[in-house]
Amino acid sequence: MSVRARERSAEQHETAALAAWAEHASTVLARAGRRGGRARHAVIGLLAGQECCLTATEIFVALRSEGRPVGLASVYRALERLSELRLVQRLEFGDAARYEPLLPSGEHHHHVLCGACGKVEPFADRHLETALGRLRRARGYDVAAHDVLLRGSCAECRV
Amino acid sequence: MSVRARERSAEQHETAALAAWAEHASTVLARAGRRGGRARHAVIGLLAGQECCLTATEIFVALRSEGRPVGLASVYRALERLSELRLVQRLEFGDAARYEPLLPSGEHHHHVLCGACGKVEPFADRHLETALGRLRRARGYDVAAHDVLLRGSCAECRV
DNA sequence: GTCAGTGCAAAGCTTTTGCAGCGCG
DNA sequence: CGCGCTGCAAAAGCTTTGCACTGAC
Repeated sequence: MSVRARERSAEQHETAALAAWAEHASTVLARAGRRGGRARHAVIGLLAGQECCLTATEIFVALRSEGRPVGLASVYRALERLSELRLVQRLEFGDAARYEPLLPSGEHHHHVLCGACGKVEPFADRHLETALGRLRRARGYDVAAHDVLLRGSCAECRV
Repeated sequence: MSVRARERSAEQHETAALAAWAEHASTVLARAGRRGGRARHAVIGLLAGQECCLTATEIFVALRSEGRPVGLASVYRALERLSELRLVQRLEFGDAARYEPLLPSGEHHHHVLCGACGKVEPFADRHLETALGRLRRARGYDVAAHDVLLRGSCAECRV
């Protein structure tokens, strides 16, 4: 299998996982006694089509431009509910918080941020996960999650 | 050497490094054509006595209660200047940004955050640094720095 | 019918900026 | 004695909250 084919396969796997996530999210919400709602449904739909994290404003603008008239406050409220139920991961870097689907499989990635253009991209690394896995009891804490952010300059900005 | 003695030794090493950092900071600032100023001097003095990161407001309150009448805006401006010259590290988690001295030796630590009480503590791990060191070219980026945050519950909150 | 969800507007926070005066070099 | 530094107050984001209304179950 070529590198390109392997990447394509990984992308398809990702897409399928996200579709499953949207369904999973609806189920968990219903089980938590939450009613369906236009805005929250729209947010879930948008996140399920997204490779990486988005800010609340980006979500708001994207939905508006798709012709879904949601309020910014509703986007924040939807993201808050989804975070509470561990359906989305809230990331804090830069000026605004970013949100992305949290897959029930535990499968996850971390992020690289370009200091010049502000672009954020995902990456995954097995060795890093192994090292993080050994830190479950660091400092006497019960470690439930970890965030890693690499800062640098992307290929385009470096030219 | 006992574990306790080794910890004490590490603390002394840390304290010495921070005293050296304060001096280093003054030198770098002077070399950059910056004049001395009451507020910035106070911020440097406070950070040099600090084990881990503080928010701008925490620094502001601490200095005021020490009888050093600084303005909050000056604290932010001092931290901005120090960040620009890579003398302090700005960390973004929780609601407010946190700042801590950036040692010229490159020696550094990461953080564990207790989701229940909001406490932040430093930790260092050799295996983690090794794994991060291998990611200097991740995704085609020139990686200049990395932040790691572990989230969990501390020993006291877990009881 | 009840009560969660929604949109808008207003409020709350952290952080930045404008401005006049101070004081370091 | 110029210009960087400072404090205060005002402004500028991002995020949350109050409120009346809508609509899902």
